[in-house]
Amino acid sequence: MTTRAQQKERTRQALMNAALQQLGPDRNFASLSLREVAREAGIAPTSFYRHFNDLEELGLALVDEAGITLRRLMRQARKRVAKKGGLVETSIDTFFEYLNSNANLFRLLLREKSGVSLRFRTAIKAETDHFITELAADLSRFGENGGAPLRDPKAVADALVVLVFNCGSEGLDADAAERKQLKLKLSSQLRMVLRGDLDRKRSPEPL
Amino acid sequence: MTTRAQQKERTRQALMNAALQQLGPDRNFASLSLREVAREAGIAPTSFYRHFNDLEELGLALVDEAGITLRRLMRQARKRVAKKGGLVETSIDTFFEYLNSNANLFRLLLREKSGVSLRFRTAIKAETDHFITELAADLSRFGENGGAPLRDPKAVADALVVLVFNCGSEGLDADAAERKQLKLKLSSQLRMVLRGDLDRKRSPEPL
DNA sequence: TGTACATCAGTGAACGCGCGTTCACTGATGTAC
DNA sequence: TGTACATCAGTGAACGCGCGTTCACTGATGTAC
Repeated sequence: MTTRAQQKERTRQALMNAALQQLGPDRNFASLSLREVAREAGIAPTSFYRHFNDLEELGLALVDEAGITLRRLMRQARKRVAKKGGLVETSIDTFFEYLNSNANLFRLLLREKSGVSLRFRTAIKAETDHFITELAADLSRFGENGGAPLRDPKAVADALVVLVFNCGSEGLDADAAERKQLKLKLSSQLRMVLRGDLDRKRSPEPL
Repeated sequence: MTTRAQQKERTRQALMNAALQQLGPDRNFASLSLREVAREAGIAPTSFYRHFNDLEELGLALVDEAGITLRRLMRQARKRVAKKGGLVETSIDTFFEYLNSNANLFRLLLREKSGVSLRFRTAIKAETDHFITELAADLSRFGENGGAPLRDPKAVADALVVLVFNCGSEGLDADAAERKQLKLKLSSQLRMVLRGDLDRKRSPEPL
């Protein structure tokens, strides 16, 4: 790689980091301005166009990055569960660690999932669907390797992800004590879903 | 009520309706402008201040309204379930009807739940907590009246609401066929949660 | 290796735009007597 | 009922601001010979 290309890549990263850093609790992606991001990255506003056509394009690059970190998260959780067991607890712990070190990336996914831009919504939907499919496969495999088999791994995976993400959303604002409560609640809810799908008896009531 | 006060109230409503109408799939609350809302309501921008200190205050009034319609929804669902039975199916149908006639109000709740303004997040959290508490009480009552009792009605109610709201979020963008699929998935997931909490046996695997 | 030319990331001035907010005002509605 | 005064929802001009985008440019890096 030539020097010029390296420098360009560095500036591109600086722009993405600048945008990401601004996405705190009080800042939407939509509330960012091109000038602000460029300023934060240390370049002139006009130079932004050497790297992205507009802010949305930068945002989609961030969503890609978020997808990559999510998949990394899942591999990590899988390894840990294989080593230490405790599917639910270990997964939750891994997820909360992720939340600590990637708060703004997760915030981006969470908010733009129901956000203003159709391209964002579509990209994020694709990422989470991908994630859910992988998780469903994992759950099936887990069932085959000695656990009880699941009836509907896809619906289970979907429910688990929804509950985990929602809990993550509440966890972003929470302090340590509240997080502990959230983890307990989440753990109990994930077990409900897994148990509810496992159980083959009819429920005693026409729900 | 005097004529002047009536007129003021009418204008206030016009402002709230104007804001609500703009909250389509492509518009955040944060993306609204005071001038735009005033224009849509047919008054001068400066007149806005006769009714609200800023847009956020108007938004919080809308959140209040959303809370009221949510509670109305729940009463309606309760009645229908009492008459026709089918707790899960009837509730889902009722919710989707609500979604059709209050799409933008629901969008507001959904988006600002993890949005930019702390006051919004707090207000919406309060509304949903209220909703969850009522649902938990309903579920307990349902258990006492012949159904199997739930172990943890609050966690169950929380999980149910999270799943329903998330499904609603996907349903906003969906066409009729996709909605049918969503309803089926949701129904299966709600049953998992209920069944998972009901079951008193230990799960066959250390989850 | 040296030279002449091409590329292209980054620049700075300039533009028109819609924004939120202030201000002194108007004139219909409401009230006191 | 009539009159004089108070209230106050709505107005229109004006302000300064940060925005996204255009344009012709600079000058270091890269390349062809």
